[in-house]
Amino acid sequence: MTTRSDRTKPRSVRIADVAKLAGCAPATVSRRLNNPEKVSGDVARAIDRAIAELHYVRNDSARTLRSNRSRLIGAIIPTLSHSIYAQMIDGLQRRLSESGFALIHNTSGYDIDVEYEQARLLVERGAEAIVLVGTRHRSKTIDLLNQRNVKCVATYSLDDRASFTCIGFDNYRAASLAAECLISLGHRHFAMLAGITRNNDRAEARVEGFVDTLVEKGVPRADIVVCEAPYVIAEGRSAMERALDLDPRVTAVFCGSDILAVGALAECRRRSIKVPADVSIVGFDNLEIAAYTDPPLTTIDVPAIAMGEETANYLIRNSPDQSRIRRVELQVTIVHRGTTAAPGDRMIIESLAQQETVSASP
Amino acid sequence: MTTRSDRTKPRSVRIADVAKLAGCAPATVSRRLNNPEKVSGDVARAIDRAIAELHYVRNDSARTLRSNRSRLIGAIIPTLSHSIYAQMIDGLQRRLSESGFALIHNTSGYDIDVEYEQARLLVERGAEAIVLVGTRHRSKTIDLLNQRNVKCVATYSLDDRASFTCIGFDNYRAASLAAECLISLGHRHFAMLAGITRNNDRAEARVEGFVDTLVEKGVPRADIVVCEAPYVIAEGRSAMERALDLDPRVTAVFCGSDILAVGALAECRRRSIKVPADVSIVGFDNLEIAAYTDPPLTTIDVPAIAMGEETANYLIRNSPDQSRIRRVELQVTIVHRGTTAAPGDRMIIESLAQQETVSASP
DNA sequence: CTGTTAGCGCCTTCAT
DNA sequence: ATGAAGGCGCTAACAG
Repeated sequence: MTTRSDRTKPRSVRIADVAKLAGCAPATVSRRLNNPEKVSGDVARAIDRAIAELHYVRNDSARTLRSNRSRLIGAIIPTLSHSIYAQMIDGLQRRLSESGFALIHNTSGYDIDVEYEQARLLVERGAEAIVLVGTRHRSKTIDLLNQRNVKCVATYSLDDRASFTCIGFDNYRAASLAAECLISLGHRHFAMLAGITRNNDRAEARVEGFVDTLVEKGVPRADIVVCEAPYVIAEGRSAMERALDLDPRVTAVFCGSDILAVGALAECRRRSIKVPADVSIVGFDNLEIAAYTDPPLTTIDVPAIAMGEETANYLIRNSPDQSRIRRVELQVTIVHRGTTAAPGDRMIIESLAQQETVSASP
Repeated sequence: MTTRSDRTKPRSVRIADVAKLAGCAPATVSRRLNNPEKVSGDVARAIDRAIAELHYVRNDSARTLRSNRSRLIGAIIPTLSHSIYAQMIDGLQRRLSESGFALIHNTSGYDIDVEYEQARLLVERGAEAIVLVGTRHRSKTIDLLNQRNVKCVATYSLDDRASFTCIGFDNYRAASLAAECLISLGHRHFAMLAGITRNNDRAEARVEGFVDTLVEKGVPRADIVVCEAPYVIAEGRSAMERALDLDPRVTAVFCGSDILAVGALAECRRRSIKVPADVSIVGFDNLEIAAYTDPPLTTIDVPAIAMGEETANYLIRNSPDQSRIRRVELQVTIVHRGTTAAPGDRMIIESLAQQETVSASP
């Protein structure tokens, strides 16, 4: 009951097969596929029937080769294991596929040299555009893209001087929000648990935004301790340990990610430090878990899914057209929950004691 | 300084251009690219230099069209916003790209009709294999893949009778582990917060494994309440509410996902139910957060990244060869942490009181 | 080891 | 509105 063709390579059904069965020319089938309304009723119906009968599936390589349009978008992100990036990719992919675009993605592990290689591969695959994270990239990566006429979109950041489109938010300003919140609560001694800033403009901007804002408000630079840590809960906890050991007066902690904040909370629990009575904590990202920590985490909300969707919109609209550089700023907001409060009396007293000790020693 | 070609479509550099500059035939360049060792030193060097000089980037559509090998793998998962799937995709993509394969993925939102459409698209794109989640699929999806000679791998589940390769774990057995743990601790009244079981064999198998095991151990079916909820923390919390209202005697709760367990913990906190003194909770997935809830969550560890890597290994090895069906079982283990203990005295008393009430009423 | 030739399946003029 | 013809860039098969 099965013919030899089951065992050998089953010659795929081509547009010509459909045309033959439908009694028309291949070109007409192609038209039906690409400009449905350009084929009149009778022929159109015959073609549709033939397609269904033969289970015709179009060969995208041939289409891409001939038309020079791949409908393929590439994305290179640091890692997918980070919910915030997964969300962006999720939004991007969903919106893209609604318009017939496919998404192909790679992870760079925060390494911009790896990123360059991935970009090469994606260009080779025919990606019409590449979505990147952040604005810090090897210049040869950008050159490659420009030279090949591949559009490039940077997300999660904004850079006025960038030679590519940015769809993101103001990390500096977002960190300012956290600083303002904490200082207006009356805190005087701060720590920041930052992500690794090397080659990471988002992490860096957040540190700058936090520190600059505090300093502007009159906080001595010496009263701000900054510890860097990879975005891993365990690392957040140990960064919190370091910060507290470095300056026990700290009553306000800003974390570059909710992941780090969860670690910070764990460390507070271990040391029986009460949050927010003894120490206030502000996170970043507004992950799902942020509303369910104990107490619930005050954090900066980042519209990750919307960012993916906006990026898709831009790519779809702008698709084969002129590729002028644009800048889309998404808004971040601070979500006040349970980890922030005015510094407690106990800590104020301890803090004063510490200050006296410190100023007495040199 | 710029020629007209900057404004118009920049004719891409082809293999022929490289060949001309290197002083050899196009086929030789192709060989150098695909079987580097098949080209002798002098020519090879000339080719490499020409490639670098011209910034040649190979056109993958043409390659795929001609060679009938796309080196493209498709994956269709329920959602990326779920860390467990994101991890699998992450592992899959990393391992695949090490071998020159690209991954293209879509999300189905747990809808197997959407899944079929995605599969069509991926086949059209030339995917050599499709990675699916679970074993419950439209038969036309599988037919499409078989007929087109596209390999198909189901992950997260195992099915002996499946007509495709399974690389996953035994969900039924995993749930048994949880049941055994809880019953051996002395619990008598159980709840399960399950994922939505409709069209989801994993969620279903977990319910069956949990309930069957308890019943085998002599627990009356009436002492097991099962509530379904989407994998969202807030839903986990409200499912916990329902479960507790349905049967206040419950002292042991098994959750089909750590996400639901976090919700359950939140609800316990709200009701001042002590975990694990009053109620024990077992999760599923062993997400990063599981080790940092308060108390840390006892849970079933699922090797999501390893599953992605194993899938990639299978696809790479088996690539153009025979596509015989295989079955790779990964091991799950229970990770004992702080949310499980023997039922506390207080609850035992309450529970007995309840039981008397119940048995007295009918 | 290298060159020559042909054609993968499709889309896109151009002609009707 | 439809048909005919050519070629996108590459690699496989065959010579040499």
